[in-house]
Amino acid sequence: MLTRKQHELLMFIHERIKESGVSPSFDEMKDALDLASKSGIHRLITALEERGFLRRLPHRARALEVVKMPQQATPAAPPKGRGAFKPQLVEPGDNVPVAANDTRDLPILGKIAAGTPIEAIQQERDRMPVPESILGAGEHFVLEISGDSMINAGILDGDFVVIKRSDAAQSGEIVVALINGEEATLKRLRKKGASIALEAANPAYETRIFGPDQVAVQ
Amino acid sequence: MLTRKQHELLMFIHERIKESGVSPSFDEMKDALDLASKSGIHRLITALEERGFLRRLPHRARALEVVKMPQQATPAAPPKGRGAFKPQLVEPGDNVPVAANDTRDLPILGKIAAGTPIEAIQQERDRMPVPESILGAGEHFVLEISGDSMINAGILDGDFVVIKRSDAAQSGEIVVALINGEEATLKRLRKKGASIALEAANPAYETRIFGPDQVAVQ
DNA sequence: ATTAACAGAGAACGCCTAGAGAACATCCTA
DNA sequence: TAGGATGTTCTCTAGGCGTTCTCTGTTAAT
Repeated sequence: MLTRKQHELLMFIHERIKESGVSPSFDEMKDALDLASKSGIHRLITALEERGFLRRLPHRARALEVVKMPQQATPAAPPKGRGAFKPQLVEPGDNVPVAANDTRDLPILGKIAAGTPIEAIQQERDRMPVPESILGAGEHFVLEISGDSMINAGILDGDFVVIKRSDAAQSGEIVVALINGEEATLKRLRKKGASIALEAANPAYETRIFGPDQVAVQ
Repeated sequence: MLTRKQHELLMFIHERIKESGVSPSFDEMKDALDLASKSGIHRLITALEERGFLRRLPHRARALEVVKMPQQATPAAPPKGRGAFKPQLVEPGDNVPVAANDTRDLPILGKIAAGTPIEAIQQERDRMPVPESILGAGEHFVLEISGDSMINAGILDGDFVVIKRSDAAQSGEIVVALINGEEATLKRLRKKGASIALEAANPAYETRIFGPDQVAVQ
């Protein structure tokens, strides 16, 4: 499925993400593969993406995600960082074409939106089966979305999102944030110096900025 | 099922991929099988692909993938009736078929967008498990979305959509429409009298109106 | 609001390798 | 002995990859 170079690059990216949690930049990759220019890297990335091994956010720096590894080579743990963390849509189906037949029953903890008190999302309301293939390691749960504040990220009113429980997040990731200990909301996280911005994916909503101790990531 | 040579080649490819993660080139295979020319390999590969053991990206170097391995121990006649043998990525030791739990493996038939020729979405490219819970009765398949014309319906570029095969649709439903027998596209359907409007869920795209015989719902 | 620095996108050129496929010769088994 | 599996030779075209340059989008600094 892969050529030597493609394989080499994929391994390098995978290593880097595993070690540092961040995908390497084009320049770093070009050095690693001993090339003189980034554009060769660009081509390799495109090929890897075409073959379904990588996923990339266009025009975003270091926005690579290893989707699968070559057959039985290194069954390494699923990628950390922005990859496994992104909430995935269940509705029209938004996940990765990896073959695996297992499902896990995840608890649906409730609805979430700006203003929802945290207590409302604590207890199990129902369960739904989710294919293992869209889950990484770790503990996951499901929330139903209320409101349209993330509409431009493809998250609509009534959708169910699969969320991985974690206590750290990187800038740019979509997180469930707990504000001042009471208000739970799903927003995109941006760190600006010491403060934290929570921005909605809908121009009708404003970005709100908080001090570092006001926000807790779930 | 396989001839001696085909079996030999399949084993070799499998070995190579397992060891190096890179599939061998035609030249390497020809050396391994002690042939004088690549074109014999070409024929064998084609045969293996036909029989469903290999998957290949046409016109791409080293783009081979072993889809399944021959079942060694079948002293009696191989069971024929199990046509739905799932091609799955073969993990090291695991070769367990029969996933009788609550997912169904649906074929991914390709990408779809305005302008995609229908031929491009005819053959199975991969499979993905989908929980029964989001499927109804009937035949389903999966398409990958290319383009952002349905962005306001929560269907983004790169998403996978689960589609139920049907030949009738109601106004307001989102359908895969075949226009003039060649162009396949995912749009919201509106019937206006005798004519049919296909509207995108993105203000940047125009609604197109067709006569009733120009559009076929898939 | 501008600007500067950086990263990614991608066109273009050239070289070499790789895959596709036609044509024809064996060889073996039903 | 016919047809299928194989071997072989050759040709044609496209892909893979290294390189240089240019352009554009993102982000942080002024």
